[in-house]
This record gives sequence, C-alpha cells and structure tokens, in this order.
Amino acid sequence: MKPQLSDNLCFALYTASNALTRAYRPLLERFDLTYGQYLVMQALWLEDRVSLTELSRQTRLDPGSLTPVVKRLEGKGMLTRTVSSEDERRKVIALTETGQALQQQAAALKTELEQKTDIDPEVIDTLRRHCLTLADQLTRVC
Amino acid sequence: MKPQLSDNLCFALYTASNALTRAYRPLLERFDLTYGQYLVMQALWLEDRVSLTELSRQTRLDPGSLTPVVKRLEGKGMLTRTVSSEDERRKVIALTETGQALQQQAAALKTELEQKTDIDPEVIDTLRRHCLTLADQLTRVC
DNA sequence: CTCAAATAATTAGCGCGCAAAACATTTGTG
DNA sequence: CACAAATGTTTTGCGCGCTAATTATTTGAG
Repeated sequence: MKPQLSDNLCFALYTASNALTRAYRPLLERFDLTYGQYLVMQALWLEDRVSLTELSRQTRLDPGSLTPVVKRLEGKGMLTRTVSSEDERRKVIALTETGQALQQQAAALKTELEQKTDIDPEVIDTLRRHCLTLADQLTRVC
Repeated sequence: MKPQLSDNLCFALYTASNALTRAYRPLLERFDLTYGQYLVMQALWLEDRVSLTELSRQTRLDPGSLTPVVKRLEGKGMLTRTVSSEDERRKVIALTETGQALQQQAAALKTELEQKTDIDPEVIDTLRRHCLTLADQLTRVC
C-alpha cells in the first residue's frame, strides 16, 4: 500500500494535539483562557499553593515556558505569585477566588467536547494511557 | 482514587506531543531541521510539486502557519517556491536535490527513536490510529 | 566565616500554530 | 465587458514550547 503521512506517529500525534487545541479554543474563550493556561489551571485545581518548580514538574513544562503563562494568569486575576517566606528563591503560586471558581465551570468543557465526538470512551482512555506511556518513555531516554 | 492531571486526555496528548518533539530535536539538528519542518518535508517526500493549499490540506496545518515554514525551508535550500504558470495565485512547492536527498537520511530517525523506547510496536500503531481518529472527529465537529 | 556550587525563577531569542486581515489573481454572473 | 465573489497566498499579532543565559538566593565544603 502506498505510504502516507498518516503512517507516521509523529504526524498523527501532532495533528491530534493541534486538533484538540483548536477544538477547545472556542469553549475556553468564554473563560478568557488559552489552552496552555487551561492546562496549568487544571494542575492548580488539583494542587494549589505550589512553587513554580513543582508546577513545572507536574505539567512537564519547562520553567522558562511556565513563567510567562503563570504571569499571564496572574494578570488575569486567576492566581497570585508571592515570594516564599521560607526560601526567597521560591515563589508560591496560589489560586484566587476567581481562579478557584472557574474550576466548576471549566469542568463541563470536557463533557461538552466528549458529547460532540462519537468516540468510544474506552478508546479515549486507551489513547490517554498510551500517550502517557509514550511521554514517560521518551522523557526517560532523553 | 484521587484525581490527577494525567486523567485528562488533553494533558496526556499535549505532553506526549511535546515529548516527541523534544525527542526528535537532537536527531533533526544534524539535518538542520526543526520538527515542524521535518513534518512538512515528510509530506513533500510523499508527494512533490504541490500547491501551498494542497500541502496545507495534507499536513492539516493552516496556510498562515505553513507559509513561514515553507519559506524557511526554501531559505535552507530544501525546496523552491515558484508561481504556477496556470494560475498566478498558486505557488508550486518543489523539492530540490538537497531536499530529496534528505529523505533517505531522515528515514533512519524513526528507527533510531523506536530503538530507544521500549514500546510494543502494536501499541505505537494503536496510538497512531487513535490519534488520527480523534483528529478526524474533532475536525469534523468544529 | 568565606565562597563555590547548587537551586529557583526570569529573561531573551527562536520557531511555530492559529485567527484575522490584507493583497493578488481567477471565476462566473449579469 | 464590468465587477462582485471566490480563491490562493501572505502578513500581522498573539500565545506558547524550548534552549540557553542571567539573576538572586540558599547550601554546604573547606
């Protein structure tokens, strides 16, 4: 069979990731969040009052990428960044009431998107777990 | 069980895509290609002499994203962009000999990376197909 | 106690994806 | 033939991921 671009995992993954980002965009717009900001907020909804290093670890984003995102969220009133009293190198990133309140509203997003697609939830879960496996393996060897 | 960031498909997909991009980077550096450029080259290795619109369709990238990438590849001598004699709105994107020659060398990259990871090829293929399914569905509903 | 090494966060620069607007050309209706 | 609509590409502006360098602070060896 003639080879195709979709034979490649890197194309498939890249395309799916971009498609998901695109799909979320109009839904996130109502909360004035970008996709990247939304992922960071999700991490904070799970564990509030963390350092940037810890948030970097949880989100698997480079601190250099994370600082501007977190700063932008601070500017939007979603969170605050204060110097830790224990270690002045460290910042404490804490959700504001506005940021916390958004959790409930944002929770419906995933459901809304799931209802739009026709994919078996088991397939979604297999995909999710395989993505995590791949990410873990790649991170380990590099 | 306590909810985690990795429960989310969007986090998993985003992380896996970023991890794959990171993993490819040092390998692609030897060809002076970025990941995005590499994906575009892959499309052209499969079908040369296409319009930007056609390349946009194949790669599922917005023409606005594609133009700078293709221009950069042109600057690197990988391809040429010429106005079509049939329709002056249209550009013909054609690989140069340099660009064509790279195909063989780049082919080993995937193998090199596969050897580094410990993932069952069937899992990789399932992941790939699920990604494409997800991308197709999301593109269809949005 | 001093200071090199380590740590935490920030900044700078680059490449890229996206949406929207703009520009140039082609098409097809009236 | 005129011109509105459509098409193809480019440009602009924004947000983001990454690497590397920089800055500020803490740690621990000597």
